[in-house]
Amino acid sequence: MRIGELAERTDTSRRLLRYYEERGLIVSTRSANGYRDYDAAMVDRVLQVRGLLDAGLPTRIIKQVLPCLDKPRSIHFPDATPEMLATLERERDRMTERVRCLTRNRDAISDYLDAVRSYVP
Amino acid sequence: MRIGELAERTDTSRRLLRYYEERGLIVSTRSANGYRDYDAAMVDRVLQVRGLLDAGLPTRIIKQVLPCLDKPRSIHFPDATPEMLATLERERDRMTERVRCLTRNRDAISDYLDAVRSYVP
DNA sequence: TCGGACCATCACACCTGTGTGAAGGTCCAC
DNA sequence: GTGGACCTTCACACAGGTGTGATGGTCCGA
Repeated sequence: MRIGELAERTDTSRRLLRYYEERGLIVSTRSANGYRDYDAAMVDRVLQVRGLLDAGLPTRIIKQVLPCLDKPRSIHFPDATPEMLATLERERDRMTERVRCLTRNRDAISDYLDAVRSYVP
Repeated sequence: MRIGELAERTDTSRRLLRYYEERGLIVSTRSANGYRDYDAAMVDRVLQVRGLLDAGLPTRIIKQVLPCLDKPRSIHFPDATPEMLATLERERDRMTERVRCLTRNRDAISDYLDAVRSYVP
């Protein structure tokens, strides 16, 4: 598919898709005319990237993390340098911390909403 | 305590503490000489703000959300405008989504790390 | 009373993720 | 073959969170 369709299917601007590519988060082949051509699986990939971005990870980290999240994992074992593993561990811990903080505050908001709704009955 | 101590105790630059204040996320009283003076409880507050920031919420939203997270909640019930409640619900849902995405990807990273570690035994 | 550590405000600058628009090529339907 | 819809690259712009440095005041110990 071309960039327009991918943009529509992922609710992402063309501009951003090009930006993600420039950052190495997604790849594309080129048609004879120079147009980008995407695999159907790219939809999920873009969604995943956007999720991670929205979750607060910078593109720099996402780029490092993505290969480990791909399906046939064993292929990537040889790529694992010690620094990379350290980065992953650090990032995993930060993510855990984020989840904790996020959950705690979301629950507080939730409780607040519940309390407000059951107020003045 | 003064800004330097708070900065040290929260591992946050003085610059940022002033920025958070400018954004209305934290408050300070002033000593006679103009120095900012903080309550001991401010340490937790700053940590909470940083957590939310790191979790991806912009200061604008954090400012709205914080009052609901304070202890004597009942005080804030009258403040709850419908728009504010809507904002909170939206934000709560976004946080839930973030938690899901973050957890999913963190688990994937975790699995990857486990797999790598038990490789070539 | 001097030096240094702390504080204040203000301004400029950076990075990152985005938007927007210009200038131009490709393709297809009329 | 012309118009419109799509694509390309490039560049400037912006907002938000942050760093840094200038300039100057306050306080305290040697």
